[in-house]
Parts: sequence; structure tokens; C-alpha cells
Amino acid sequence: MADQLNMGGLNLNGDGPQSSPQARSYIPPHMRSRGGGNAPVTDGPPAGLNNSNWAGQGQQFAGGRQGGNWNGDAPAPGGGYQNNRRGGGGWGGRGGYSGGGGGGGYEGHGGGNHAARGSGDGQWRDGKHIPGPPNPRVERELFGTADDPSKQHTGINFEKYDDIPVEASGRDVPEPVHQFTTPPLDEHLCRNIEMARYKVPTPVQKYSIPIVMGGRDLMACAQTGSGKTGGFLFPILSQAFIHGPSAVPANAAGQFGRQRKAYPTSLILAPTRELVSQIYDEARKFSYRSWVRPCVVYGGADIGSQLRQIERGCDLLVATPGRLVDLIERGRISLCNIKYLVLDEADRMLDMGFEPQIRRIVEGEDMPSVADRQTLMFSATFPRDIQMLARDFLKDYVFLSVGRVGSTSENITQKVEFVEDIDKRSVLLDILHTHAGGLTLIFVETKRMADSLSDFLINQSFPATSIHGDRTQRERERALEFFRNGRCPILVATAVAARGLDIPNVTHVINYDLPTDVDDYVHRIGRTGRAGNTGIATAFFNRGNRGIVRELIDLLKEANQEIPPFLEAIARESSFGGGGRGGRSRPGGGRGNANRDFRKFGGGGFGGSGGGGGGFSNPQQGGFSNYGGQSQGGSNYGGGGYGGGYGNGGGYGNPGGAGAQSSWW
DNA sequence: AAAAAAC
Repeated sequence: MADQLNMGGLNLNGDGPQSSPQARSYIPPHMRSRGGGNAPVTDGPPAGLNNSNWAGQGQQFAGGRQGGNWNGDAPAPGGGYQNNRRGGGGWGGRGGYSGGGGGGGYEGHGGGNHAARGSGDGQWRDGKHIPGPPNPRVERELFGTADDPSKQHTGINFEKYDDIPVEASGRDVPEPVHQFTTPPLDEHLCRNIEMARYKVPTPVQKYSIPIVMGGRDLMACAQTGSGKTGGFLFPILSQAFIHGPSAVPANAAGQFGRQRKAYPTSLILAPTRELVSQIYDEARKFSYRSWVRPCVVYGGADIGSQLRQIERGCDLLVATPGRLVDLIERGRISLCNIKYLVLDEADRMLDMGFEPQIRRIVEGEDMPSVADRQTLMFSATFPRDIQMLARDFLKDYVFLSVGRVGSTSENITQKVEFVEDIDKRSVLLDILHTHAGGLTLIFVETKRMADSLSDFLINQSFPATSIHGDRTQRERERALEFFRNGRCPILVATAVAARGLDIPNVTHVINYDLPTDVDDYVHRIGRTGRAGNTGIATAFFNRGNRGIVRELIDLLKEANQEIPPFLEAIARESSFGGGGRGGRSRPGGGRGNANRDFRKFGGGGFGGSGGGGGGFSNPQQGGFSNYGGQSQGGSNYGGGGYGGGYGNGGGYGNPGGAGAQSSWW
């Protein structure tokens, strides 16, 4: 028992003099070097110390400590158990740390006194949501202050969002809402939304809120800048606040002692560590003072601390797939209680080879079946492999297609300059010299280039830093933090930062090296001009980039941008000699049907990369029209497309059919 | 070819 009282290094004898909050303070990885001079965020000071206004019921910290819905044999959520302990004080002044203890075991939602975490410190009692007390320090940390723009979206022109077209299809699509309050999201959630200074739902949110609240599954083609994080967090949290925690299934009971298992009710998967960290930050905002306790887990960070974090309660879990699988293997997380599953940046996750892990998480563990959970998928594109995933993971879903935020909305001025590789550095210096103010994000293709370029810039006395996958997680977080807060307003980045990251005030994106996939280009420039602000995107183009020249031109046209003559010229060159460039980049059917509900638009979807049989065709070769090439493969549903093409077969990287082309590169 | 991601 003594053992349990000290689990995870927490001092649960909260009344003891030895319990200085600093003594064993611990800062989770994602919280480190954050918030400037804020007091360190600790994971386990005795509740009473942080929560003096609750002192009168000091014992309540007992339940709160592990507040999450793990390991309860309490069949009734929010029922009398917590009540007893909380109100009655029957568990004693020592805090009655019972949950999970050898004897206690039952633990529904005590509601957290997650004092130190500052989010989700409310409780669920008697079937009612009792928000925790306000905490000014935490509010500053979560919502920022007027003079710290790094935490807030200043100058958002939400009205501009209305320009973004949204197309919804599927059976019985609910009418979009136009305000957060009608029909109402939970009142407490609305308070938090207000504190975060979100005034009006973005187009994605207008649709996703009623869709999710109505219990429907969702497949949305949208980028992060469209407000999709709120798009899934708002309805999920609202429902959670209204309905309270759910009981841990009976068969999960009877776990004793130390091996505590978390039973989150919402799971959000995303591809990169920075992205999950960012989603987690949003989740903390909107679950502030609520009974819901968000957690985040990802690789590259100390797993012990993450274990302790989830031990103390985990209702909404944001995770990268690898680390989640690890935790499941260790028996520390069960998915049997999942009500909401969100796959964010699904196309990116598949690109990164996460499909096996994702399938394992969704289909190979104890996750409720498709029918018994609600599943939301977000993806920038809708290629065939994503359609397969949608077919397997979703039921009767509403398909949402959100227009591109960046490129089409003309918020971003896109410039393409012809720069030979050898001249790139000096052209970059010119740009940086003339472009003062705001944050500049520079994309390069390789990690080595990221290092050498940032070294170069630093040597030139520019306040630069870099982020890429070979830097430690610590360095990555630090770089991002310094960039966000303006200490290093120049960030050199690889693809790790291309998608999803929401950094306010990025005024200039420079594609020092253009990506080979135009979708990546779209994502990269989408780091600026966000939320209705304007931004500039400059790309260095030379013949090494002719692979995307066609699509780049199409994109610029679509966005009403100026098209430099040399681009057209190179496009003409390429269309003769260079055969075969066209079709490859989008094995899944790419933009041709990227934003289409393939259920409606027919087989074009499933065939995507399938060209297997018939794909070897001139339309692809010439590169005149990618679309043509893809839809050609696309119509191949019954043939090589679907069957042969599944996985990597068919035509991935080789759309023209087996052996028809040598390496695309 | 490169990048990302679990240890």
C-alpha cells in the first residue's frame, strides 16, 4: 500500500511538510521551455498546495489525482462512488487515495484535480459537470496575454473564411451551423472557445460540428489552417461535457496495484510529434476547467513521464501511432472505451508508412468496432489508399470537401523565381535583407541542407534555427518555440514542418528547395497567410524542379497568381522530351479526385494508382494532363486497379505498368 | 530520393 501511495514519485501525503511543489517537479517534454517565466509545470504537487480554493475539501484530491477513467470497476459513471469520496470525505483527510489502490480500485471519473496541469480540473458529479476553479496562471499559459501573440491568433479575419467553399455529400447531411451557440455547444465549452478568442466557426467547423454532434462519421478533405482541429475538438468535447465520462467496461476491472491502465474515450492520431503536441495544446485550452483530462504521447520523449501523465487520468489522448502501439503493448492503454477516433492528416500518416500501426490500433486491438464508435478522418487529399481506409474505418460517413485555404483564397502572394542551385544562398540573403519583420520559414529538402543553411545564416548574423528529424526532440521543440516567440524569426525546416503546424505570424515562406510533390508545396505555403492574414511565398525554381512545373502552373492559375514566362517555357520543354513525369506523383488518384466523394463520383477513386493493366498510356506519358492519367487508371476499378494495386503494387512509382519506366528519378 | 516515426 505504501508503495501505491508513492506511485510515480508523487507525494500523495499531501498534508506533509515535505511536499514542496518544487521538490519533485517534473516538466513533461511537450511543456518544456515553454511559457517564458511561468512557473514550471509540475505533475505532482499535492493538490492542496495548488488549489487552495478547494482546500476546504482537501480530500478531493484523491479522486482527482487519477481522475481519468482507468481501472474502475465502478459500473456507474459519475455515480455515487465519486460522490462519496468527494463530498463525504469518508476517504479521509489524507486524501483517500483509493482509486487504483489495492483496495479501492473503483474509479470512475473523480474529476480531476489536475491542479498542476491546469486543464480539466473540473469534475463530473451527480450526473452534472462541475467546472473547476479558474486559475489565472494557467489561463495565461493556455490562452496567452494581450502582449504575447505567440499563444493567440491575432488579427484573424474570420469573415474571410466564408470565402472558403465547402461541399458536403452523403446521406442526410445535417445543416451547417453558423454560430457556436446555435444549436448550442456545451456552455462550458463555449466559455473556453471565447477565452481562446474564437468568434465564429470556420467553414469546416460549421459543418463538422452538427455532423459529429449528430453521431455521424466524417471524412473531411481539409488542411489544418481551415480550423479542423476545432472542427473535431469542439463537438467531441461538447458531447463529453454534456454526457460525462463513460464507465470502464466490467471486463476491464480487477486490475490491481501498479499496473494501471488508461481507458481514454477519445483518441486522436496524427503523424508528427509537433502536430500531436499542437493538437494537445488546443485540447488543453478547450478542456480547461472541465472534467476531461487531455494527454499526449509521442516518441523521442521520456516514456516514463508519459506513463505517469496518463496514469493520472487520460480521457482524451493525442498520440503518434508508434508510441501509442508501444504503450498498448505495455498494457498501459486500452482502447476498449473509445467513443471518438480521429485520424488527422491521414494521407500523411500513410505516406509515412504508418498504415500497419494504424490498422493495428484500429482493427487489431480492443478498439470498439466501426459501429460502436464514431470515426473522423481528416486528410488533405483523398487518394485511393485513404479511400480504402475510409471504407474500412468509417460507416455511412458524411464527406466534406473544404477548399484550399492557402492557394485559392489569394491570401498568399506566390512568387516563383528562377534560381540555379549555386545562386540560392545569395538570393536568399537578398530576400532576407529586404524582408524585415514577421517570421520567415525556409523549406529545404534534406536534413543536411537544413543544417548547413541554418549554419550559414547564423554565420551571416541572421537569427536562424532549424528543425528536422535528426535533431533531438528537445532541439526540435526549442527551435519551434524560438521561432514562435520571435527569438529566431528565421526557421530552416525539412518536411517535418511542412504540414499541419499552426504558427501565427509567418509572413514569408521560402521554398529554397521545391518539393517533388505539389501537394507538399501547397502545405508548405499554407504555413503563411493563415486564418485570413496575408503572406508571401517565394519559390526557387530551376530545371531540377521541372517535375512539378505543370502542376505548379495549374496551381498558380487557380490562385490567380502571376505566372513567370520561364515557367511556361520550361513546361513546354518538359512536355516533349521528358515523358512519363506526369502520372507518378499521385498514385492514389491525386487531385483528380482529391476532393471528391468517390462514392458519388464513381470508381475513379478506387482505381487510383491501379494503372496496373491499362495504365501505360500516352496521356500520362506526355505529362499534358496528370488528371487524364489518373482518371485513366482510376476507371480501372475492376481490373488491376483495386486488386493489384493495393498496397504498393499496381503502379506506385510506376504508373505506366510494370517495368515500363525506369526509375522516375 | 528524402523525410518522418518506437525502443
